[in-house]
Amino acid sequence: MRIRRDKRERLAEIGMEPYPVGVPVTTTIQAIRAEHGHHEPDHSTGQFVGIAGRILFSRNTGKLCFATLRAGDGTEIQAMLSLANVGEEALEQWKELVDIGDTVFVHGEVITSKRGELSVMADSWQMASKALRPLPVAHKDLNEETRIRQRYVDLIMRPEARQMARTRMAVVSQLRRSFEARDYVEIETPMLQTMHGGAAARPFVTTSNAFDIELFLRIAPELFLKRAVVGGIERVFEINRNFRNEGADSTHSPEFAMLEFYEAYADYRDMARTTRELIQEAAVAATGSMVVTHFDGTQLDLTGEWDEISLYEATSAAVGVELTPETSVADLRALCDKAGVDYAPGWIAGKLLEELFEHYVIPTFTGPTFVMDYPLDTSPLVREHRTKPGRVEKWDLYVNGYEQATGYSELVDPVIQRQRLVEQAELGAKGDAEAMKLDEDFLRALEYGMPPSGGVGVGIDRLLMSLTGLGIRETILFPLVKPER
RNA sequence: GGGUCGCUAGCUCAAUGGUUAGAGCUGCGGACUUUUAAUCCGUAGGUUCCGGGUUCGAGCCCCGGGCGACCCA
Repeated sequence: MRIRRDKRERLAEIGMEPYPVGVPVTTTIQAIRAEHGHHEPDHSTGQFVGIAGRILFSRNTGKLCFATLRAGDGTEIQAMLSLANVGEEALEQWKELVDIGDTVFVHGEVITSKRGELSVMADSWQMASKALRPLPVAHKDLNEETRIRQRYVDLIMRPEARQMARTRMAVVSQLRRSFEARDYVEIETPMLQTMHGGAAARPFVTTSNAFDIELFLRIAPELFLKRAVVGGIERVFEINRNFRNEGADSTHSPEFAMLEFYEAYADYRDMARTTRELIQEAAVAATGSMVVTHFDGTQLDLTGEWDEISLYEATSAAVGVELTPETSVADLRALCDKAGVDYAPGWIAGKLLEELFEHYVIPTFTGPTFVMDYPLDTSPLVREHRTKPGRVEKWDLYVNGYEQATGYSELVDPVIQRQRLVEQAELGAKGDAEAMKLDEDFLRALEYGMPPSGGVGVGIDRLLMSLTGLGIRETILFPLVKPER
């Protein structure tokens, strides 16, 4: 650092700005590669360009220097500085003052070297931005903590990190196009809420000084999007951040991006089809194919129709006993004991069944799978199944072994919805911190009449995990980390 | 919340409780006009995450704390 600081001073002494307001670039490295990527070795194009890039490698010989320059899009080109072309002074200054990590400007002719490397043979050079800190060694992976804490360094060093930022945009913009093509309206609903709802999770709590009230960061936008449907926005979606005051691991982050969408006159099967199409369209936009190749080479096939299984039937088959909504808590506990599945004393039947399902059935999934028809008691916002009592019209979509999306035929009957939320409030009174609260304004909205509707939530970060094979802390550019020291 | 593992030079990693904590790359000085992680010669670089303890002696053992990873809940 100290030495590089001195070099910064030296640059000013010789009349070269270490941080100029701009440099006269005439083209991009990518454009040069596209136009001249095919030449034979030792070829001169006669074309003169000005380019800028960060130095990744440099190889200095006595009278000829080489440097690998990279642009922000990851494309690279070699810069060559020879005594004959830049003169003694400029060459000496280059060798003295330029380090790996600096961003430099080079003007010169596009050529290929004797070894065939596409290069710019400089006639002049200029500092574009002096790096005071050295880059890490390029040939070894940075440890994960540094990659996350200093993502800027990770982005410089690792193509996957750069690609992720672009993949996220490709996915999100394709989702918006897909919704636009289906006549959906995008809206934004409150992040700061006076009452949290729409999911089972603990919220972050804050206070409004002006109103002198407690506010919650939203755990889901669901109840507001439904208010919008009541109001006549019959196809509505939102892509935005949710916050849940829970632990972080390879599939959970305290703040995460969520897509929710609702469609009047659709049911959960319609929504499953739309969800599949949206994800397939996003996969093509992000990776070029519905058969997605991860960075580690494994493939995920998203083509065609996806598997669909029944929660109760699949779990029954796995445990060898017919399970129904009437199966007792005692029987389910016995099955959990037998399987070595731990459970808490207060867990209701539906929760125990879902644990058994996760233990036995999820590991058997081979591709994207819709799991159909969940227990009524764990799903307070879903309508009861039209033909299967004790169950609700809900699916969860699993990809790569984790929950990727969930879809409902929405509960729109205000009287039943009130009963369900009252039951939740009673669970909350018993100490379940994740139980839902009774949102009177939401119930009032339902009382004006909400059309029969389907609704879906899709985790955007998890969708990116599916499409890249990377962990959630790679899909989020700047994930929450505990402060250093 | 529980368990396991890790934290040593700018980076990636070594180092039976025992001499002055090492190596590669990076850096610095020198040589070199076609290199691709250039090469060759020389050289510098340390609060071993923090705080206690045991010991003649601690990077290593013990206790507490911090940060992270993985597994489990």
